[in-house]
Amino acid sequence: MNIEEQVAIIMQGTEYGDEDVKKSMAKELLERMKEAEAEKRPLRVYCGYDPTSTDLHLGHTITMRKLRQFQEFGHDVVFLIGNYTSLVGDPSDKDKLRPMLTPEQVMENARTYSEQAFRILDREKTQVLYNAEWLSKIDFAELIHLASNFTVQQFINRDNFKKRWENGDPVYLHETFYAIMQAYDAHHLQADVQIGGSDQLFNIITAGRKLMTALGGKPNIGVIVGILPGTDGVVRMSKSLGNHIPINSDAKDMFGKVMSVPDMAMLDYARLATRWVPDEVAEFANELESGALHPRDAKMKLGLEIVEIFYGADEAQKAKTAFINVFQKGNMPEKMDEYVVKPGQVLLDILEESGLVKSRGEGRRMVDQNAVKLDGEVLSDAMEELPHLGVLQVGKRRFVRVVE
RNA sequence: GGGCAGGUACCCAAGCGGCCAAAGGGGACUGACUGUAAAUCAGUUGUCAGACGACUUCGGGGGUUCGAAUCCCUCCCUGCCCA
Repeated sequence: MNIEEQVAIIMQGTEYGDEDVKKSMAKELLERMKEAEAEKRPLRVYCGYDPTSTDLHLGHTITMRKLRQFQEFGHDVVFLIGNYTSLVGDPSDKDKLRPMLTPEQVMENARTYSEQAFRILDREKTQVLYNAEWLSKIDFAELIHLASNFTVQQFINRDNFKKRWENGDPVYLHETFYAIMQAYDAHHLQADVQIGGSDQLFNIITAGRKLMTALGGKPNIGVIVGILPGTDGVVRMSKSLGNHIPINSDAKDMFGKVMSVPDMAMLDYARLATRWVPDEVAEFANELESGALHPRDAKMKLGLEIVEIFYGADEAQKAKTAFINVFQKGNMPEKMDEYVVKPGQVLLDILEESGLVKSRGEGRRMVDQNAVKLDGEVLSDAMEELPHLGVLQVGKRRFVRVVE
């Protein structure tokens, strides 16, 4: 594959919010790749991840996929864990202050991060680093020097700060350190390329490039990818919003979650969360547009691909079959938790103790709403014992097999 | 340091002595319809209690009152203006 083709693959799904920036980054990337080839050195590519929670989700995998692509093209990849930056909390993707985490929380979260990441990245070719290693050593004099490269105006003009400013919400001084810290990471790593979501535009392009230049190096090239919407199809995927697809979910669950994504978000998923090359994505879009592919089947194709990335073709196929079986045909899932009834327990007790509902109040409500079924038959009295053993179901997707 | 405006359930936001478990919206959940999509319609959304009712909740603590989210004191937190 020639370098032009490589660049095309890398640039798929990128979003700079400005065509000129995109063009110039693509051009710079091309030049840098050629330069590296001439010098027979690999590029140094990195992406930082703040361990703000224990689960990585599909949204995180977009940048990982980019890292992976670079690995496949023979470049060096740093998987940077922002254990120091997350002490501040990146204000970029929120219109609110992010809670500061304690070092203990951060390390706890970081522990499983890289392991999950290797589902996508090539372990052999990945260097895992923690930015506390260098950031914790910066003293105040250095910070002053770093900060003197930026103006307050640059920061308050950022959308997220501006919005809060206008709403009368607090913007804390320490939040402005985040961009400086990230920029310093890029400098310290002598990165050729930095990958990030479009919320990272300021941190990577504005702050990073400026600081790297100011400190006498070459600026990194930003590969800015689009933001994957969550299962609600609108807002960015995030665990705290509850619209995420964890990469630790099992194959069936993952498939189901992809199916629950609204149609309008399908193309985003195709572009960002699959391994498809630009031509394949274009074909998918065409089939969808022309109606050659039923939206439901399109989404299944998407689900199949995404699950396959993490679990392989067999498991993906099984997940799809199970999905069709349970949800399309309305059958029971093959595997479910079991609950052992105790003598004298009425329906409400069982619902609560088996964890099908969160409180007895909710249990009553579910029964009132005809949401509780035993082997497909609606149960309407919460205070009766079960007429027989069987599969107890609440709503569409909560099942427990009641046994003795 | 001074003045002013605020802190209400998952989020936004009304309420400003009893009729407040607290309007409205969002979100979430359930049902109908479907492609476990979206949209739409109907309902639910503190805990316990088979319906009566009880209990906990309106930044923290203390007080006034028969009775407080609502009044008073105090502390903490935020924004704006002034210094």
